Amino acid sequence: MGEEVNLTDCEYSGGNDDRLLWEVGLPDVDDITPLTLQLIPSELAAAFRISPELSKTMTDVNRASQNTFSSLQRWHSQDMASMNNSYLKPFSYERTREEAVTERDETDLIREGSDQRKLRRVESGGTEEADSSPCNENFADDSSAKTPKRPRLVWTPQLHKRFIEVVAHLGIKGAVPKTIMQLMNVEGLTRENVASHLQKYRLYTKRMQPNEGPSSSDHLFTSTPAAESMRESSESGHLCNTNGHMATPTLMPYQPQMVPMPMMGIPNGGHVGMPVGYGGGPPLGFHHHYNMLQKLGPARCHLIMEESWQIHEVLFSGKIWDKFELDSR
DNA sequence: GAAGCAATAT
DNA sequence: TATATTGCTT
Repeated sequence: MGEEVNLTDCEYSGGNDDRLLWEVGLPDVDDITPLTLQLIPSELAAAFRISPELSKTMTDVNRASQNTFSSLQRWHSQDMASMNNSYLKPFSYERTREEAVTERDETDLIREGSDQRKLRRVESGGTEEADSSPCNENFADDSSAKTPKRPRLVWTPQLHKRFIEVVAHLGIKGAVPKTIMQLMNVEGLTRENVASHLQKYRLYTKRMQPNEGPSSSDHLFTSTPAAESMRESSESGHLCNTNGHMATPTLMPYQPQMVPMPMMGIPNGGHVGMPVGYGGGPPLGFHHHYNMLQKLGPARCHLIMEESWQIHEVLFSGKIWDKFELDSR
């Protein structure tokens, strides 16, 4: 596929030059293998006993593209919705990239925290005999009603951002797991998840007390607004302003390097000083990206998106999506 | 029951 | 290394 990306070649050069890394790193339209093409020759597949791929028709490709489009659009609108400072709007962390990779039964993700704890106790206490086998550690056998172990939560930038917002909003006194969980309003998020994250977060803020710099493991929380506000509040003792209300959380963008995400040289995901995935206007190189997507068409765009997370970022941050959707109809 | 914390497990 | 779990105290 395309040339190996050289990071040093791809840094944003500033000024009016809107060439961005991913333009350099992306293959040309002609370099892209159509999805309709079989990637493994039949001889090779036979030699390695690989069951032959079902050949994809254009219908398959188009369907897959549409699925990707619609899921991305859903995802995009969720991100946009979460931008509106609405703590109470539902937010599905399941739709993150990590979740797409480790996606499991969604019904398992919406158990309430206390239920999960009860369930865990049942699993470890009430059915000890069944659990004595390591094979049963994570998954129940088909005959029982037990559900698979809940997949580990990944604190994505979006999720962490919401956590930060809520904690900053609640202040140091009110920021307790249950309240945070409720205000975050994230489907599937448990009190335990929040408590664990909060515990770690507090350790970080403690370490960030004066005279103590962050340790090497603190990158997750570095420069978060809540870290600032927690520090300030712990110094001043409260987060209330003079009229007795909670101080408005300073929703400063947190640094995207908190959670490693490949940005391929696009500064902060395309916007200096903006969080990953949130746009403050067309990103640099917008028109070129847009034209390129138009040239590619949905099928090929789909292929790229399967392989390039960075393009997701560009699409979202640049709000290219809506325009592209309209024009491609 | 919930929170907070430390230790430990995964 | 990040997150979950556990056990204990408050």
